[in-house]
Amino acid sequence: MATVFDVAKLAGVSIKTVSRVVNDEPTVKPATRHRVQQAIEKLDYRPHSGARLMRSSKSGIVGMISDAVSSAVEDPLNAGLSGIHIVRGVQEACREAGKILMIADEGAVDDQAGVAKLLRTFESHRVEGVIYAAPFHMQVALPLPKGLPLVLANCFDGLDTPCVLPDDAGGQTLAVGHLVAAGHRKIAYVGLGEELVAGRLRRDAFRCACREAGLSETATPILSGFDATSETSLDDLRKSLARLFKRTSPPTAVCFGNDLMAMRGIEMLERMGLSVPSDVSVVGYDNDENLLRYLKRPLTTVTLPYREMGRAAVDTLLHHREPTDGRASATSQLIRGELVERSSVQALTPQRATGRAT
Amino acid sequence: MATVFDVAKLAGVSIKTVSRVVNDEPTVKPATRHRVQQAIEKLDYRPHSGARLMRSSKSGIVGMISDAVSSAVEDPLNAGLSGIHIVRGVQEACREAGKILMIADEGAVDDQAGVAKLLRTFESHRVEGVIYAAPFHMQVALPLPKGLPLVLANCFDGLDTPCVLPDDAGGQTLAVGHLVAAGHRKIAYVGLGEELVAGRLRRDAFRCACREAGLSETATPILSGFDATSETSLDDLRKSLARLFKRTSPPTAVCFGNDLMAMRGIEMLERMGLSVPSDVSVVGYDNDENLLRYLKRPLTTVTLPYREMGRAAVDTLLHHREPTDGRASATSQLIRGELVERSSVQALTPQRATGRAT
DNA sequence: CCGACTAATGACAACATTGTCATTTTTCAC
DNA sequence: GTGAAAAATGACAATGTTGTCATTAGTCGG
Repeated sequence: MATVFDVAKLAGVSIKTVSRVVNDEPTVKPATRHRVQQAIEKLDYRPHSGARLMRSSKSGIVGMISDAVSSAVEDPLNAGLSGIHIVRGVQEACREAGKILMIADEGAVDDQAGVAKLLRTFESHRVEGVIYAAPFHMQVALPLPKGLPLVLANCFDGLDTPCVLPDDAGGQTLAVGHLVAAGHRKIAYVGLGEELVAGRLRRDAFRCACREAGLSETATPILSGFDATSETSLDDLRKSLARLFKRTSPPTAVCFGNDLMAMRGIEMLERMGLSVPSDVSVVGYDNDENLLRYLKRPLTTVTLPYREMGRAAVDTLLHHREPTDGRASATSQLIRGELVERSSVQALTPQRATGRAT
Repeated sequence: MATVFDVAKLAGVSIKTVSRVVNDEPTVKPATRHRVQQAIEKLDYRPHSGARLMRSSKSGIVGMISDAVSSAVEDPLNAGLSGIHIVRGVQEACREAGKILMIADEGAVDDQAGVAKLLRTFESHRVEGVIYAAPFHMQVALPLPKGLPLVLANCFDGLDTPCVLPDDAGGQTLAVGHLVAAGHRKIAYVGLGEELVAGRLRRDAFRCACREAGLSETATPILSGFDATSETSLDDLRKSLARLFKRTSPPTAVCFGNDLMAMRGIEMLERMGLSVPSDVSVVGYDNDENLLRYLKRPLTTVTLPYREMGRAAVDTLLHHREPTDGRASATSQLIRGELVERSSVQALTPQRATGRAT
């Protein structure tokens, strides 16, 4: 393949001038520039990124560790497309910043040794930074790269590693606010497992938002610990819902832990003779479009801002203020999802709000 | 960051010996090797891939152009996850071959100038080859890279560029064979648009397979040109199906052009009072798991071997026999999908096969 | 038309590694 | 213990680019 020397000879200039043309430096006469470009064209010259990297030590490459693709293929039911959306956000932001993205998808993102190996590869390629994306909001324990900026997306490590997280609390507050604004005073919460970060955050935010809205704890019962992908857990859910709606004063709305659970829950409610939203309003969480497109009744829900998180992660990585100030800066960045109003929530008229015959 | 010189000094050897240890060359005394490894460890040395590339001109990188991620996010309904599966196959094969994968997802894979630019970037990085993956079986017109092997996946260019394609004809033949084996003698084909490569191939294969099974053309009516994502086309489909099943001797089975159309078609058939599979057997195509998981009646279908295509593309790329023989070799490689038997096909008992009251 | 300044270009080193070939060390049969 | 062969190691060039600094060409006010 042609080199600067070949181009220089053909264009009748020095190699340095070729370099200048290639790098768009201003101090080249238009005529010279044109001659060099012609030569480049004719010789199909491509700058050698390796040689380039040696001098400038700016690779223009961003590394990313994610199991998005592998889990979308291997485990489509559970994993969903969250990771894909994060990857997309990262791609977009990299493109806008003129960076090349190198994705390492080894399937096993939770394997310390595996991640360490990937980081070593990235270090060899002198990437400008690494983004590590988790499939759902979680705490991770990663081997930290030595001389390489690392940003976590959808996860945190409890240390000072910068991270970008979904604002689960803010989102849940939005959901409660929406129901309260619609006149609901008796709202149940049917949540995820307590072992999930998102489960805990959303439940706490629900409780807090209800208290701030002046709703009593008895009017806002909290059921949690369900897993909508487990049959036994769904049985529990069915029983719990039945008990809940046999109360003398049943809730007029339910916040579900996520869209899948909302979908299952709605099926159960309808089988109990309740219709959504005329008898019960329902709000989900995640805005899992892939799931929602198959629902007959469009679900009001809160988005999980995966794409934005990906973008924010790149932004943090590339414009990261160097930790020169010494003190621990706010390394954790929350991205707020938004409420998507569809038709599973009905505004309560005053008399309906008072109570409803069983 | 540490270099070979630093490591050599610390270990008390020459830089060449360090290089030997790093590259796992056999002619290093175990004791020496150990000392060098200690030094590498202590200094956190990472070989500089750029410098390496300059000498060896083996980058170990494979480039891929695909809009899989962007279209999974931007257009999940139409695009589906086909591209993701191809990417996954490519990832797997690269990993097994010890290659690093660099994915360029610019969204606009059908833009000549855009692709040319991506190829230039890949050339700069001295990738060992490029895989171009299309979202569905189609013909493409790409700018050909000069000194770079290119393999097309899920598409072809009509020139000699090696490509890996789904065996649509073979798959459709499998589907017909399955129905015939189940005793069906009157099989309708409801196909995709004729402008689609897959549409033409599958339709022709259907016709051919029916003829070979000894079924008359009147017993195997072919309706095609439908698009299951268009409302107006779905109306046409509804009318066509109604006409088809008003015949005095209606089909006992239907081959649909893809799973989505099968899904829509089944809804229509059921609304016409026919049940699947007791009144009509149905076979789809694609094995779109993402779609099929929401179906009540598991659909018998033919897989589109995306993942295998990705793997095959890498294989072709890396082990490509150089075109030294001169003559045009078989550059097109068909990957056969398999029939997935679920419960939308019912074997016909002899008396049922004869005819069915309207 | 001159000097002083600026714009344009070039010569050469440096970057971190591996390939080539030379040199040193070790092994082993006698 | 010796010599020859084999194993281990090292010296040095070469790779393709950009940064530094020097040099040449061009511009402009007087």
